[in-house]
Amino acid sequence: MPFLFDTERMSKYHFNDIEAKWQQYWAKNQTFKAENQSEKPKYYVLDMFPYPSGAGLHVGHPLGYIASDIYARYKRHKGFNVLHPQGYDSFGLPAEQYAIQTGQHPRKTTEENIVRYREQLDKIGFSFDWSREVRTSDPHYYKWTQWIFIQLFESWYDKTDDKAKPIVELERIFTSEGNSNVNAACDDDIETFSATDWNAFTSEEKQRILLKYRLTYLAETEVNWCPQLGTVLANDEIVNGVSERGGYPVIRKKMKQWSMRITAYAQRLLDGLNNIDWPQPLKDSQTNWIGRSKGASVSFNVKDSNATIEVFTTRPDTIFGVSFMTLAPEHELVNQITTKAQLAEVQAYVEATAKRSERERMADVKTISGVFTGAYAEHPFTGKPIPIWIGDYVLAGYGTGAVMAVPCGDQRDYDFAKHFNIPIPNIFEGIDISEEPFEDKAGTIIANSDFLNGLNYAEATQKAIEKLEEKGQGTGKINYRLRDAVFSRQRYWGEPFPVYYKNGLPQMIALEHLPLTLPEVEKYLPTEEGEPPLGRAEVWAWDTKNNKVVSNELVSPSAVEGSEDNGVYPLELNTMPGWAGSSCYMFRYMDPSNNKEFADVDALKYWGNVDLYIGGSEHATGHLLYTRFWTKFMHDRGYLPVDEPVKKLINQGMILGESAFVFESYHEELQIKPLYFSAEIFRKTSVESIAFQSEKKFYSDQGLSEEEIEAIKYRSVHADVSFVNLQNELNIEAFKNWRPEFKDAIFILENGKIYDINSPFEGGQGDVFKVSREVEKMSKSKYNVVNPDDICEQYGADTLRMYEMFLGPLEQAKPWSTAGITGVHSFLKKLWKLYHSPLEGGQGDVSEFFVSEDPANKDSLKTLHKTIKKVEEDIENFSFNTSVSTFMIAVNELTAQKCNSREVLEPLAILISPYAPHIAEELWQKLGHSESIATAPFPKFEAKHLVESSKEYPVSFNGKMRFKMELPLDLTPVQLEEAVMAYDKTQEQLQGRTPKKVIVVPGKIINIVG
RNA sequence: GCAGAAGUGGUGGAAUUGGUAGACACGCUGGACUUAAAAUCCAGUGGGCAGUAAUGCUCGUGCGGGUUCAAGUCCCGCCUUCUGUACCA
Repeated sequence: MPFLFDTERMSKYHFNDIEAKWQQYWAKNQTFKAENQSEKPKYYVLDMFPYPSGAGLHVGHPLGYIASDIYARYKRHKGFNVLHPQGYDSFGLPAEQYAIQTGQHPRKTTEENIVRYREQLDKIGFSFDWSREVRTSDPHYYKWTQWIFIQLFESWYDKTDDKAKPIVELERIFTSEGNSNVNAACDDDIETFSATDWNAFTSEEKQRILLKYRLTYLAETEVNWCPQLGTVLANDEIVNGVSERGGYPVIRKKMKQWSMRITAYAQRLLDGLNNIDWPQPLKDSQTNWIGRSKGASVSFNVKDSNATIEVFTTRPDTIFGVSFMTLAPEHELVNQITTKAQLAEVQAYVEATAKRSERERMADVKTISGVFTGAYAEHPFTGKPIPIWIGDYVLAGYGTGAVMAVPCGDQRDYDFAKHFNIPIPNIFEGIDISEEPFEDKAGTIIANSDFLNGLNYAEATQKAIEKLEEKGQGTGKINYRLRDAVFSRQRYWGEPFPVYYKNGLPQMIALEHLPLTLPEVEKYLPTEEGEPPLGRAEVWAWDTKNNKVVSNELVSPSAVEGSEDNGVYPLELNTMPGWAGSSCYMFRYMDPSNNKEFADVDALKYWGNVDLYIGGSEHATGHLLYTRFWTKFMHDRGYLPVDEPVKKLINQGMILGESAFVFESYHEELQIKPLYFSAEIFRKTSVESIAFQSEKKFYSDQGLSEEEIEAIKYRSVHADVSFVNLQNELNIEAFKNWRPEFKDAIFILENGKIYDINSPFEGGQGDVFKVSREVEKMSKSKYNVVNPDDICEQYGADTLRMYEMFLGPLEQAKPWSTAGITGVHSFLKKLWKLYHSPLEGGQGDVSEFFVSEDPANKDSLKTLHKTIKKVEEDIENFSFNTSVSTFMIAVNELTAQKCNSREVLEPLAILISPYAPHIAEELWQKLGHSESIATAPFPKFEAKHLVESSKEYPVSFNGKMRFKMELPLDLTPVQLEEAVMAYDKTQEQLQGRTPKKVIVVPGKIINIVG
């Protein structure tokens, strides 16, 4: 009966059909394509673009995308020209590691993963402008990453004007006046030269000097080397002394590396934080990362030597408390100053420290170690000899790698002094330092300190710096913890540097010959000689005559043999790090297909900065710092009109998964480790039925009565640890097939016994597996990943979108649970029903679409306008969870009012469209519109519909609400008081007493104090 | 150690400037419809005490104080959890 079938299709909420229909419509009509010119005001909403991993999306990924999509759609309704692009951060380690294992080209896996990501994203109904998609691994894109690198190479930082400038200007200055007046951010080993000197230098000498000034430079630097990954890591890629990816140990090693002179921007990166609307915790972590500290630089002369030791201290006021100095074991002066007598001991210590990994060194902060060098420094004021030690509590990477130790005022110096019996002079008046140092800056007066006696911290600090400057042995200084960022990675799957080497000096490839595309290699591993994977490429040399990549065999042998130069030079073998491609991508979206320049000036001007950026807080000190750095640089050089990339930033909280594990023990040592299972394994039969059944048995065996067990039930079902009889739920054979690595496993049972998986299960008292559940990050290895596709399939994208918002505040971390999803889904069904006439007699189903043209009644208009007001406020405050409840209330009320008026239902569809766009489009079409709902104007709130003539006043006695009383709103406080006092319930409460005081807050509350 | 955020029913979470604590939803209990299940709909649901009942009283926002007519919200002192960071001189 086709007729009935049609009616059925028309009336029921077939979300799968509706969603597919509108997703196709949006794609076909390019509904969300943003134009670079418009009469409308602009608004730029951006998500942090994903790395397309092989695992696909889990329900945690879309959380931020949903929020930003709601905001983008809202802004379109509000009349803005919205830029809401999406792309892929598609260079990265996982694809490369997969390539190493399988030989599959990372490009191939990356592309496959992108296809999968796109499918998953499309199913959720995002309003992305896909015509602007970027991929960092696409040569058309990384051409511009290479170009930015070249701009950095061609720039230096003028500290006087506080901005980056072209390096040719610096050359001009050198030619005319040398470098003595140049105030630049540069390497610290530059000698002064005059214009005459400069002009006499060879071209190579000039290039070597310029390299020390460039914003990206090549230098021998101590780096974090991860042998297992075969690459260096940046500080923010190391967590707890091991690599962030993989958790491998990291050691320190000297290597020739490209670095970015981000330290030149330290102060501006700090200052800029005041002008952007970012979460305070995130600003705080950037502030800490930059780590500005104010103090002094002091130089100590080494006795019987012409060497001087530079130190940085935040406490120049304690200079008379110095009783020794400590150098980092890696300090360059160690070899020079160590006496013969101490040489063996010092060398042994230096070697031992070098062998220790970063992790080991961090792990035992408590152990105090060090060696005396035999050398002494001279105190700048007293001239007294100060023994020079080396110790690994001093870090080579911070300050100058040397400290003046003031044991009375610093815990570490104090501990060191105590340990090695070094004297601890006291320079604080009235402070006992026999047990512990005095680290408080304020709160005491300096003593035993010559000209500093009697001064407090601030005065002494100032005075000490003055005197040091007089003597020429020190100066006030601001030090930053921020280090220059190492920019080379020994990997294959990253941007190649547009660099070739002529006589060992780096040369840039001109823009018109870019992109320099990744060469093909057979294997993605480092070479046997320890070169990066690009060292395996056979065609990887630059022909400067024809400007193209040619075979390595053609490389000019001139450098080694002095034969004729044929103009072919080796190319750089390192690739750029992960953050290279993501540091300026937000601007490339503005004009993504431009092949002539990074982006059109007018487009850059029109879109300005990102108005709203949503992403995880884990990028606080990585991506978000680097992108600010590059933006400021690009701004300095005139390539960008703005000097901050992002105005407002929101960190979405992580969605966590619930993992479940039983306890497995090792055969040999009976050590316990958790073995993760899919939480679903334990859910198939409900926790209630199985878990509690076995638990019930457990308790009844303990002699508890039925009633007592019932009382426990609630607690135990929701407790973190519940007992699940695996035998009832899990087929052991099936399990062994699923996880063959556990075919001989031994498990710990709840009663402490052990169970060998290959022996028969007895099922005696307490013989149940102990299962623990924990809420943690979703991860494949913990079997707690929930896939959004399944949710879309079962409930639809609109439900997924609303439910993710309904879970709680956006910024908060929250566990994923499907428990509440039916509530949101049935809300959408109720919404659907509101636009359909009820079926005669039937309770659930609806018949045809039906809206009335009659004016809406007062109550319905009130509901509508209340909803408009609240939803608008909520979206503006990014409080998406509360607006979902507002919608629920509205639909519940309108259903109760039997409202079917277009006057209400049409604006309601627009209100809900940012959250549930598919159902909104469908209803909008049924309402008779031929255009998409996407740009329908947002309903206007009219206060007149909310005007009330009376209010149900809560009446409190001594602050406790006792009853409510309906009273007109236009009464004066005196009239209100009279009315309340005349009410018999009031008298009943007072029981004849006279109230001391009556507080009347019109429109709010009445409180009677008695 | 330092910095930041947060502690509210069985659960997720609401609560403008201090002004009805627990919105909305899940779960649970009971009921309607059904051969049955699912779906749907209706009612109830913070704890305790009293009452046949409507209802009333009382305790309740991590703990202890304070300010106020009135405190989840403000102030002081603790405790716990989470996140970030860590020999930074």
